[in-house]
Amino acid sequence: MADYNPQQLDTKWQQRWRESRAFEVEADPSRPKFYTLEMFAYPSGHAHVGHVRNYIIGDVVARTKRMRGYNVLHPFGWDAFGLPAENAAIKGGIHPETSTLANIAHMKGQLQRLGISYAWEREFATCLPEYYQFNQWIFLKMLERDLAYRKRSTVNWCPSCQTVLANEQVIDGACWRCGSVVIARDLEQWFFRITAYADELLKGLDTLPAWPDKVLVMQRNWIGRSEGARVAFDGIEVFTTRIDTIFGATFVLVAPEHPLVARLVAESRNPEGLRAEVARFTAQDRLARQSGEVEKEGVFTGREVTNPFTGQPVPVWIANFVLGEYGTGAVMGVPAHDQRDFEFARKYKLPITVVVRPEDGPSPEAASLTEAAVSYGVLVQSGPYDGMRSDEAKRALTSEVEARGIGQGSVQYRLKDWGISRQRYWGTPIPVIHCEKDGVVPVPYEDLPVTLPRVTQFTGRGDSPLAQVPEFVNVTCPRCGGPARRETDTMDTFVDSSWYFLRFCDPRNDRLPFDPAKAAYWMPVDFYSGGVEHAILHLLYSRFFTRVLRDIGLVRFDEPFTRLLTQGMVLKDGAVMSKSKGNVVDPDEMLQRYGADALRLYVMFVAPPEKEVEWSDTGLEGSYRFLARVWRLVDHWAESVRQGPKAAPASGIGDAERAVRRKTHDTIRRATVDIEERIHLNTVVSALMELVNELYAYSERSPLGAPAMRGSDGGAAVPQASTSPAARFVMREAIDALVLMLSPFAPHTCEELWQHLGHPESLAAAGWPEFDADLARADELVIPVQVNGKLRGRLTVPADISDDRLKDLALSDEAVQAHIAGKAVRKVIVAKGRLVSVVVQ
RNA sequence: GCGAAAGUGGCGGAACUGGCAGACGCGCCGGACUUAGGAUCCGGUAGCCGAAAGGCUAUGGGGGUUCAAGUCCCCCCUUUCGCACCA
Repeated sequence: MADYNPQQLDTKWQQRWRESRAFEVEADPSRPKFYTLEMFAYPSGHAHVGHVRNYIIGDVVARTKRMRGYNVLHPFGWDAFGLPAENAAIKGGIHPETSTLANIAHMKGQLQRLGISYAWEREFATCLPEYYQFNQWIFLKMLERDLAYRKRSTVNWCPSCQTVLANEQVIDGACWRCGSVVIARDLEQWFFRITAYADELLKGLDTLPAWPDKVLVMQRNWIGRSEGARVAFDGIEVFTTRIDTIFGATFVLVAPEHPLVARLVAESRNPEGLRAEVARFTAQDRLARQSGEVEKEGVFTGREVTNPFTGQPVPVWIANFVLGEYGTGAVMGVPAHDQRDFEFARKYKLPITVVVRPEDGPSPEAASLTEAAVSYGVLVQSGPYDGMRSDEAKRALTSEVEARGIGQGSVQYRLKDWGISRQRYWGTPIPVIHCEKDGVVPVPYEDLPVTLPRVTQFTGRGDSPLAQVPEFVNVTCPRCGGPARRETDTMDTFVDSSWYFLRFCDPRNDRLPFDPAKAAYWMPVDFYSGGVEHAILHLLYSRFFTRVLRDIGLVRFDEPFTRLLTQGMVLKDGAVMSKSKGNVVDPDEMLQRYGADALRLYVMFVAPPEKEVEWSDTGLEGSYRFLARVWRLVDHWAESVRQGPKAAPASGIGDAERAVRRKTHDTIRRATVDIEERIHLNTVVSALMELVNELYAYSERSPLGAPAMRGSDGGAAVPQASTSPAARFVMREAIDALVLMLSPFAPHTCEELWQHLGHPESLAAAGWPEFDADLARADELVIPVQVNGKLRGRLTVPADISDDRLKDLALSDEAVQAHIAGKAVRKVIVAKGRLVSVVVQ
């Protein structure tokens, strides 16, 4: 066979796979399915090795599962709407669709050159109406169920460019393009009621044992459930998780955005001054998001309300640190037991009352506190509740509040409803029409899709770009037939990615997002991999959409992704690769130098998939060398192996041959567990390397000799006939297994070698090698012997030795004797098949 | 501040349920083959002492449990990531 020429193999096998539609699949209920998915890509233009790592991880899993007999769905597509394409259009004048489709074509080529085994016939891009019409369909369904609704909300607005800015376009409070100070502006916007599922989304996390803890924790925190109570202080309802401290509430704080603020200001003695303060707080709040710390400030309204437990009047303040959108937008101020309230009270000289003392100590003196006492304890100065423990008091006080009709137990979530309106062009048009007479009218289903018009001028100025297209905006009302305006906002691109994994089950359906029967077969996704940056939003939204689609009746499960892997980034020169830093490693350049398989193998070998790694050129070269080494080994033995017996011969299998079989089967065991259960792909590769090393050693001692050194002379002629049937058999078994197990990592090389070994069928059809526990078992073991915890000797013994015999051998061992001579043996511990531990004196 | 994860040779990393720490690879050193080789094959490579046999010390630091700890428990340090006034 010729020298190893990977580039040629890449082309050859990629073409064969395409021609034979090797990775295309259909739902087949008679076969077990496996759905493996990598997060689809934003078509930025070029994939670098950091992106590509994830696709290779998924491909190793997909190819392995195929060999294990599963019907494997492994699709790919494009998350094709989004801001960068629109910004490029504003800067360079290229239409987003043109640049996006060109980028997709290029990146698809890159993935194909890597030999990723995608079912390309299922590919789609979210920016085309065939896909986004179902964003609109789902939106309308959600509208019917009151899961989509409209409310006024604040956006970033650049007064100079006259446009809405995304958060990423606001840099230090200023417009990314012109540098003007960004202001807040209220617009009517669309929201998805994800909070309706808050509790279910939280509980569902407990059903995901194969998700990384880190992600589960992040989602839990993001949903942020807290139990407490709502209590009315006269007309102002507050939310608290510490109702046990209510006797210490000496003031009430409301957020600047609180609906009562307007009235409080108007009725105050100094409406003008107050209004100015409130305006200042509101503006501050926006900047605070960027700059971090803002001093706690407040302003007294002149109003007082009654603490429902002490009966004392307490002042009402407007405070800049109270959040309008959380709880009731108002809180009770308990300075003795809340750090923020404490600082506030000290600053404005408000009274501090201690109402909880530590269980094992006296009540602290209010005047001597240097910080709030936030721990639970026993109630004091709390009327009938004195002496009660905090946790009991919470229950008792909540009951009383409910009995008196002034409040109730309440659960609050940090999670907010999902604002999906974007004042942007490059996204899915929101399918509603505004009629003066009928109000908000949904676009009828039969009128879908609402197609994105082809805007040609991108100035980046004005409102939503769609508002400047009269043919798009001016429509007749579907209800009354009168003149109406089309909604000109588009949807957040996270909508696109919240259900795309379902679309892959049935990507060409033009009636429904997907056929429920097909989704029932393929879903849920068995193995999902992608970057941690999606740990919260994308994964939470997808879990939300899955539940919505379940309630609509399209799917019957709750959780879309059974197992999740968050892959680590690839760094170059210690930094994340990015175009602007100029440190990207282009996979195509590596392909030209070493071929697809060396790159694939290296990326899998360098570290476990979750870990961040530093790119190394020499490491890649090492992987290339390994593949060439396998190539030479297989070629060296191919003829002998092809002519060798298919079953173990009755005689001629000596110690050396048994050792080869043992190594072969032990490698099969390790590789199978590491790929399928642990997903430690790096150790699979090292196990295969060990096997190759052992086969080289065996080879060297065999009549055939070590694989020839290939140089200018092409190596020596090899006397194939001189190898024994036993040698041929064990090498056949070993080399077959090696090529099969290496193939998910290095498919092009292995397909070629497999063929060279005389197998007519493809690798996928060949199946994964079978593990035989008897053959993997060693007949001799090396048992270390410790004396007082230190290694003192090694015993080579038969594997089936008894504990007693092992103990005797250990004690009589020369090296061990030297350390126990003259000392009393107190204890001997034999760990079955592992070690002997002797304790003396 | 709160929460999570991680600290192992010159480097990337192994070590499954506590049981020979450093597999495998990179790098480096040596040998073979060579006109030559940065190709290939073979060998060596944690540190310290020692000619060697061997011994001692080592998994961020300090304690502990155990015959035995990288692994389990407690305290501390460092790094990375996430949330950051959520009442």
